[in-house]
Amino acid sequence: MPKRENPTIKDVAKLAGVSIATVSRVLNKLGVVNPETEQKVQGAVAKLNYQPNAVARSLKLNRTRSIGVLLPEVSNTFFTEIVEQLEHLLSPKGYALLVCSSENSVDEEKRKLSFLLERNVDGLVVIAVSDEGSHFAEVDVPMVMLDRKIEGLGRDVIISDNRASAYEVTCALIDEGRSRIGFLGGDPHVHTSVERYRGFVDAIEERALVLDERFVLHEGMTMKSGYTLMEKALSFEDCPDAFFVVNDMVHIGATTFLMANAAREVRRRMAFASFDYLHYAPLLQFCHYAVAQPLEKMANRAVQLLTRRMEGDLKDFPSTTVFQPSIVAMKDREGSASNGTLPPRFNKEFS
Amino acid sequence: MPKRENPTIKDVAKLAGVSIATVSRVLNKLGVVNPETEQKVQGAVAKLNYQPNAVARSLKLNRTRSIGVLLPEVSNTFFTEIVEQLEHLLSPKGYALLVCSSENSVDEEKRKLSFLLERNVDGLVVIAVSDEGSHFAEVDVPMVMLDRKIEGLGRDVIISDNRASAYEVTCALIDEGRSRIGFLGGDPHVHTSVERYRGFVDAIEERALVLDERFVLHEGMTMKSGYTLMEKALSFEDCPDAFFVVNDMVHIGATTFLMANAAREVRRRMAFASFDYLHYAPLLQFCHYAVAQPLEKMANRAVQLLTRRMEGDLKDFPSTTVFQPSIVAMKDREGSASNGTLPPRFNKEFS
DNA sequence: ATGAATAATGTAAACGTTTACAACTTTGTG
DNA sequence: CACAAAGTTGTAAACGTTTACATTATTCAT
Repeated sequence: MPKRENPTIKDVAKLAGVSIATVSRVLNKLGVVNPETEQKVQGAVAKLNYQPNAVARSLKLNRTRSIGVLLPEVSNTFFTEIVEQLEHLLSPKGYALLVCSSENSVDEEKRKLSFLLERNVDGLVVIAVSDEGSHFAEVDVPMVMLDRKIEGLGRDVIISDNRASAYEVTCALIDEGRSRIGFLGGDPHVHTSVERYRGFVDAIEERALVLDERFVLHEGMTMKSGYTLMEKALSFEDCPDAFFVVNDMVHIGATTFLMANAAREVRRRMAFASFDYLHYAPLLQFCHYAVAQPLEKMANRAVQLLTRRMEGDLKDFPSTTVFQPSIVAMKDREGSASNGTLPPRFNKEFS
Repeated sequence: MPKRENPTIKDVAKLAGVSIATVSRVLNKLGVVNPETEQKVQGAVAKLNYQPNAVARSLKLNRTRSIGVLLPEVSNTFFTEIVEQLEHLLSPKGYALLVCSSENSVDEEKRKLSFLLERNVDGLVVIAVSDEGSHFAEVDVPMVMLDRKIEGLGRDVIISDNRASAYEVTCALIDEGRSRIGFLGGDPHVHTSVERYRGFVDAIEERALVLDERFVLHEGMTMKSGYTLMEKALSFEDCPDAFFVVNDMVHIGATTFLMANAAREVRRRMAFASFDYLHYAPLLQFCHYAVAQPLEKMANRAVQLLTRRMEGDLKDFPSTTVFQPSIVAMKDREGSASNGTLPPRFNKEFS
């Protein structure tokens, strides 16, 4: 389809026999117009199927009504649940979401950041790639950092209490009677990974358990990594029968390895506690405790802060909001899985 | 942060002691400029940290370099894998993605469509909510329909061969020796669901098996639906030990039910074949055969068609591209899961 | 030296809006 | 009836670019 010329406000004005100023006033309901004139204008608008040109308006008003969303990865359910919420909250307000992936690279993050700024986004929601975030310092539009905190950046931050929740689920494993617990972690430059490790250690120390270095394993936050780390752990005779797993992806990888390679006896006894409780959580058969982050609330808060800053009626210092996740007990699921243990959003429509 | 005034081309011109036309020429490498002048301009650009205003440029050029992406759901891995690809391909070309969710509602789809058109997107990638798509008829920008076809819309269409693949995996189940196979389906208004059902029936008929209506179950394409359909099927004494499952979501739901509620003997024998082979596929323990759609190729083709139409050098009639998915055999995974059976993108970084 | 051709730069209009201000019309008041 | 106030509409500038065209400066052949 060739790009047909759209009617402009001039066309409407001509057809209605008024000036463009009047048309604009009618459309924006600003100032007063004679009801009769309004009728004429509306008629012309309808006849021409006129839609105001958002670009021109943006230029004039210096406001694009678009929000940049910068994520490490697009195809990660944890992130996209957040994007979905953001979209749900912002689109009724007339905002469009410009979604950019930093592809887990700081360089790409920089590029995408300036790409978004060039496009004059009114605000930014950022899930940072790592703790290196100096490029965010000079951003001069309202911006909210979600899920991952970067130190020393004077910005609104919205996170979960990673440390406390990691502590809690580790304790839950201990309370189950597990005394040797391994750790399958992620990138030491990612805020969430670090905090969760701290929480894990908190629990181990508080309960005076030993922390066997052979089973404290760090790599990336990928499935691949979970797979190989689990393989490595299992290569030891005395592999623990419980692990704290830093997130979903590592969890899937580890579970995949176990399903395919571990002896029945090992599988029977294995217990995981981990972060994230997304739609495929019921499939994670070794998961006894999951940390469910309040994604809706977090997105809500992000939108609230962002819109208030954009409207300029929030001049306060940047705030840090820490949400308390809930812990989901999933053990003994055989024969007991009521809908109560199903993840949120279980009945959504899909492809 | 208050929105500080950005420097404009005028500021650059003044600082460099030239006219704005010259600055523009330098920036766009159009026409010829004296190397000396260019130096001055570049210097001024650097000193002011000038970035051209994309909105103004869009207005002048009547081209926004943004692509609208309209999906039924944002938080569905199948869709977001596609979005990720699109982003990866389009962002190097300078395009921004405006991601909109139609939230599985035709009305919302209409709203979001005109929202995107108002913003003068240069092109559209659409995964339609259902077969009712009259509102797409009058779209006057290049547009590609992905994954789901709508009849009678003169548009470029990119789909998988749903019918053939469904036929194939159903045959694979039959070849395994399964003679009674159930069907867990989705919405009859969704193209993919319908086509897959046809393929399933093709196989059943060709092999002269019987199609027991009690086990041909349709509902939504949700996990919830998979859960309840499986429950219903299992309530019969003579429930089949094999099912074709229309997609991932239904598959997860059904698996969840079985894991929690089915007798060991039932679980041991159960076999699924289904569409989609996404990152959590290894967790679907009853899955014997999965249809892996070539998402990268599909996204590639979409971008190719779209960009060529946008650049105007593709005036042909709309084309329909049908890709052949590959079939992944996943049975007997115990003890044999090499990385060969792991889904694509297994080693991606995540939260 | 002259004029034409070429190179380099500037001027100004245009893209489609919004809005301050001016201008005109109507109404109301004394 | 004059004049002010209120109501309604129009004019024109501005937002930050791009680009056709005009202008000026330079080079070169005659």
